[in-house]
Amino acid sequence: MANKVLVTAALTYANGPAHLGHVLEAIQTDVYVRARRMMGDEVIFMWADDTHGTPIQIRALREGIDPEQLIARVYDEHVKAYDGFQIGYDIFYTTHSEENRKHAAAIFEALRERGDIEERDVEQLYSEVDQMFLPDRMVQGTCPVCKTPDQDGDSCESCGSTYRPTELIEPRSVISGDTPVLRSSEHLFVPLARHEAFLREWLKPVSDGGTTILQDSVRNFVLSWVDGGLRDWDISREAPYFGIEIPGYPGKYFYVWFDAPIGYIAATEKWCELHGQDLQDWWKAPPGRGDGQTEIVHVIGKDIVYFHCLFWPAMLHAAGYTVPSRVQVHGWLKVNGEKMSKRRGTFILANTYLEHADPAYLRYYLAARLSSNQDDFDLAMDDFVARVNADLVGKAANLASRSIKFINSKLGGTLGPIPEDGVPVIDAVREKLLEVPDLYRNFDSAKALRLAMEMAETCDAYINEHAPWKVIKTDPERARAILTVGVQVSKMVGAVLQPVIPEWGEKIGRMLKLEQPLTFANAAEPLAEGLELGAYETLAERLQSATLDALIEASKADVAADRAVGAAPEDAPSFAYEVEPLAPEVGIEALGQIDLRVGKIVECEPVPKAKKLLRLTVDLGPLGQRNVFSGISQSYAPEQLLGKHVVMFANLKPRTMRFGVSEGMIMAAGQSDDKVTVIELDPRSLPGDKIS
RNA sequence: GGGCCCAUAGCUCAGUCGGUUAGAGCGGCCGGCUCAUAACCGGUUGGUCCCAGGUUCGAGCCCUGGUGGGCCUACCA
Repeated sequence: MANKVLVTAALTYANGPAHLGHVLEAIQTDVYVRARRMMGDEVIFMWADDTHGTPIQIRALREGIDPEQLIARVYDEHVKAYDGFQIGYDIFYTTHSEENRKHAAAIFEALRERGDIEERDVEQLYSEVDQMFLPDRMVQGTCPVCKTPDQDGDSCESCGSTYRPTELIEPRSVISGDTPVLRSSEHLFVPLARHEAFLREWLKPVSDGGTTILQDSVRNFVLSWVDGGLRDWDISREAPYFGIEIPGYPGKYFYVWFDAPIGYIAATEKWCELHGQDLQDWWKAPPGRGDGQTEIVHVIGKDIVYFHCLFWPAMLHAAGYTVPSRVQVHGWLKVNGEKMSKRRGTFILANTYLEHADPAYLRYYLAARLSSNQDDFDLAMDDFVARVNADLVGKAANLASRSIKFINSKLGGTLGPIPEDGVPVIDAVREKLLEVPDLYRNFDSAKALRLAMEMAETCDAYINEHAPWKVIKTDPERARAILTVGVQVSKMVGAVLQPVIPEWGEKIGRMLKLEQPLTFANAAEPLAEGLELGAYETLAERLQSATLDALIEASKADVAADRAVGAAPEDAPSFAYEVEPLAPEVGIEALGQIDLRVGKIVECEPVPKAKKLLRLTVDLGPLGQRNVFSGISQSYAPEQLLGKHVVMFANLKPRTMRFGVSEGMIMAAGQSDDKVTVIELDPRSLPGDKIS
């Protein structure tokens, strides 16, 4: 009987587009799901957007739209990205749904009936102007420890210290700038310590009679929290809060982390409704890996272990739902050795990748390096190229290519028998294939793919040794037999690659006229002698490093565009000021009308009786000198500008002013007249040179 | 401040219970082959196993202390 397996990737937070960090997790999860299906397990992949909470409100506020509009737009972006990467989820749902409301209420009610909900007053900052309690992220002020201004309400990015928003010096509302006051309100708490016994049981390793599979480091980590004493968990937030209102407590909402994981259940319920399945079989069955049991597997990043290994199992247990059988934790994605960060420009969006490169490359590279550890993953672009080309193209694709093309072009396209000296090759490869399911089951795709490459290598050596391109001249049937080994092995290699590159398996299936989709079990079945092969289909083409260069460039542009909208990513500083909204979009031809040149300031003097003008003489090299009046005297003393290379708007129609004729403009940035900064160029630039 | 995890060849990683001379793939270099997508084959290069102590007949592995990186947490640890 098939094992029931419910797999989830972490819900994607709906305050922005998916980036390669999300993709890493999605691919790891998808490979696992596809591999387990190839083992014959009954697997569903339940996924959703996480749509509630303060960061969503802030983002919507910044963009000037409703949270509902934001999450609807982001939902479409996420689905497009994940579909593009061929993530084979069964449903991608949302926590902003009736199902989520229902199950959040049910779990809350169950906790309440057990006496696991406590009411307690909490003092918090309240803004009279905004008429709301301000969550940590909505307050800024001066750090009480190091006195750095403009820090968030929970921690200081300058000195790294954490504190409560009430400790901030000169706190103010991010929304209105209003100074909030202290006010107390009633919050709801779950005393987690009451679930300590259950949690210890849940955390028990399989080797010790437990049922939960956790990486050792994760288990130790979680146990250290339990040993340290479990704190009460504040699960309520005051209105206005974008989330689910708590039944029986008007004006109070579930903290986003209460209802977020419930999205796994909501997604399952929706999927059950669409597919005539019973939710009970999935979320009300005993946990485990046997008949009539359900194995729930969560794939998450190491930042959210706390929620998935403490609160979540406790909530499920208390409310009578199926608890997780496995939580698989991965590390962060880094790019070229740096932590992925918009500020450093190594932030690659999923959809940007898809515009430049085939998802198969990234799927392969990530899978080829992902194992069951939770180390950070460094996406080094040169290694990416080398690995894909050496393994995927040079080994796996090459074996199928040389075998199938040879038979098709020179031997009439039909297979022969497996020759006697090919049997040990097939046996050796099959033996490796037998190890593969367990490797995938343990999230060790790196080793599975290593084996696939060894399989191809073994067979390649066999073909080289027997040189069918020579043998064919004297004994074509012998050549056919040798290459039949290559085709047979390509089938087995294809099975190992299929979870990672689904279309690889499909192409192998068409070329070898397979009647059933490839599985680990049927991959070793011998191909019939006399089988007529289909036309060769290219399995993988070489990855060019220029492709990735273009991707990096495009990502830099993404960041700039995102900044311009004022849409701060999670790791970017919040803005304590406003800028003018962007002008309407124009085509590139608009730039052609404006002629910008390098100018060198050779003279600079104040203008008597003018409030903010300086008179400049700007040298444009071969184009001669220009007289320019510029309104920057409140920000610059004349001598500060002398000799600087600046950006000159050179074909601006001369304008007669009260003090003389101005023959152009120099470019400067700034919010007000006394905070202007002139755009300075590298002094190596040549006066008169065109800027484009 | 406390805690947990990680560190082995230029890169990605194996390394079992402590057991001989620390391995593989990729890359680099030299040579060969040509059916195959600059692919493939043979040879070769390459290591202070992060550092310093300790235990031991013997340490990449065990213990202590440190360094670097990642993460969590904080007047309680």
